[in-house]
Amino acid sequence: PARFSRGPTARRRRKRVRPIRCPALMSTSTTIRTRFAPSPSGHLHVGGARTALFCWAYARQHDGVFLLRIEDTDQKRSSDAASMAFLEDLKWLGIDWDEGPEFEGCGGGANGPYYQSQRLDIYNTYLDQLLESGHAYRAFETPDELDDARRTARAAKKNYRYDRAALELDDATVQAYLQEGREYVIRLRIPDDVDVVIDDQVFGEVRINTRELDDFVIRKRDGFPTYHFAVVVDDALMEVSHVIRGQEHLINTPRHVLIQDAIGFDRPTYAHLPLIVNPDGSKMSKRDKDKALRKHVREHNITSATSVPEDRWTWWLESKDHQLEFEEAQSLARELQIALPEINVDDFRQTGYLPGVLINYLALLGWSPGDDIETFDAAFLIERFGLDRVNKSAARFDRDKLLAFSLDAIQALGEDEFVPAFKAHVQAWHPEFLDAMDDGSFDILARANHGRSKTLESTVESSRFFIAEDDDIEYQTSKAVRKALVNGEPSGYDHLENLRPVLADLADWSAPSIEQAVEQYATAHADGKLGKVAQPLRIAVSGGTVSPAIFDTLAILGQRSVLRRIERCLAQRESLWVA
RNA sequence: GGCCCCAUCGUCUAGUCAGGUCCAGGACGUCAGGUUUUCAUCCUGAAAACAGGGGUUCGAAUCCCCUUGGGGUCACCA
Repeated sequence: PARFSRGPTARRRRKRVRPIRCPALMSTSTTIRTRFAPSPSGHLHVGGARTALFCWAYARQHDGVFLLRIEDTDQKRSSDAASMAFLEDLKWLGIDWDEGPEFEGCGGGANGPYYQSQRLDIYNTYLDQLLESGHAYRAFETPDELDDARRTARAAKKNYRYDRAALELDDATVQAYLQEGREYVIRLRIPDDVDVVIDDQVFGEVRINTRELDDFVIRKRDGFPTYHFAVVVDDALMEVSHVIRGQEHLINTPRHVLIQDAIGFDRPTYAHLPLIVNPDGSKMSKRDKDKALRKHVREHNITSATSVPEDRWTWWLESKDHQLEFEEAQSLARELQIALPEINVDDFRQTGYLPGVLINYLALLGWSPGDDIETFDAAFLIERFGLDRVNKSAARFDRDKLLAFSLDAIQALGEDEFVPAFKAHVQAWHPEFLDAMDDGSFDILARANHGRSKTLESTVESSRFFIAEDDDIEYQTSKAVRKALVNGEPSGYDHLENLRPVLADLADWSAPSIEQAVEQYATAHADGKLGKVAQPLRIAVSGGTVSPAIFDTLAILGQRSVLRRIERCLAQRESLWVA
């Protein structure tokens, strides 16, 4: 059967060129300006981190500007838990910003202020203009009234839309209400029955009819603008050319376009990013930590905790909407000895992931370079990133794959890079290691773990026995331990008995020297089988069957501790196996 | 429920826009071997997907329609 070849040139790797659809971009060579606009609610979560990463990479690729804006128009939220910890997180990831809040050499800029709460005058100017032109109007319904209306609609299985009652109010009535001091919101008057067409760089053309929308609120009764209004005004004034954000905003975009049209702003180019979800497909959010805690508490019938005051505890259990504060959750998790799911960038930092690993993995969630390259750095991302290669479907966050990336990255590090990185992590989160160990031992510990570390933190955890008191080592009684210690003739215990004086007489306590002595012993007394003596030694000093290479392990521990632990292990020879 | 969006191995994805190079490629995970003083690493190999149904076409993972499934959103939160 004939195949229709189009010749070798036509078969060349296809070019991914998409027509530029935004008219504004065709006319001039405006600089690319992207922005990341978080609300100040603590640490950056991975979804936000990826959005920031893509915005940043896109701006850097085009020698454009990446700016940061703080969306703090919710007075309730901003007042109690306002935290700018995400600035730290961005920095740690290596994401810098040209304009925005000033922090460690980043920020500043001529388009500020970059806090929305400081831009109220600006919003009010446009609000007045809209009121004046009839594009917006005051509405006096109370939140309770609206809630009732919504409930009624819901009960009747109808979709609620604001009924525009306030639009019917004549000027005199409005003036009278204002005189009385009635509180009001401002709503945008949207056009009837028109299709709003969004030309999204990722999702393509999205069309929504204004019948599906209603006259939404653009200024709240507290005088603050709603998100929709502030975002549009700021993006326009800050000359943002590309709005790159999460998919949850795709459906908001028609509202934004309507505001732009009412004021007369140009449209930026829009690109919405697919969601990042949990392995089970549920939305990945900060609430997952709370959920994990609740689940544990319920399953184990825990009725109180010392780390959470009783009134807080009761309040927390009252409703799923009552969330523990970040610190409370952390300390409760510590108390209950459960690991909270990593959600925030800072969680991954604490777990000992390298920032480059997180960047690399996150970049692959919803985007790929198109060939089989999976391991890359930020420079590669900046070079290759493109909105046209962003996927449309939600991506599940797979910790196993992240872990594999982490292992690869750690292995790829030179020892002269790994040791200081590990040391910095230990210093930050587990300084007790540095107190308990001299520099030489710590250095051997780091090197001995280099090739087998999945994360910096996992290495710390598996290294606990190194800094334990000699007399605190607990010996496991698993099958594997029994086999290594008890079985055989001579048994592991016998070998330990014989090896103790050999090690005690060793003048040079270094790994090679220990190795020589033990190997000599193994050749003479264990048919040259190192495993016969290495395992008992390992158990004697660590309590279990897992450790770094045995000679490194012994060298790190030091002669005195090793001898002491062997003695203790032998002392328990009879008592340990009574059962 | 209305509206909007999405759909390739268990997972992340390549391939889809310009149909034939695809009995579908890579990675993680899984399984089976091997190396190793333990664990891990490392090496080799295997199983594993075009959601279903209709079209269009000489030819469909790729284009169209329907169904199904999943997600987003319906606040004076952002």
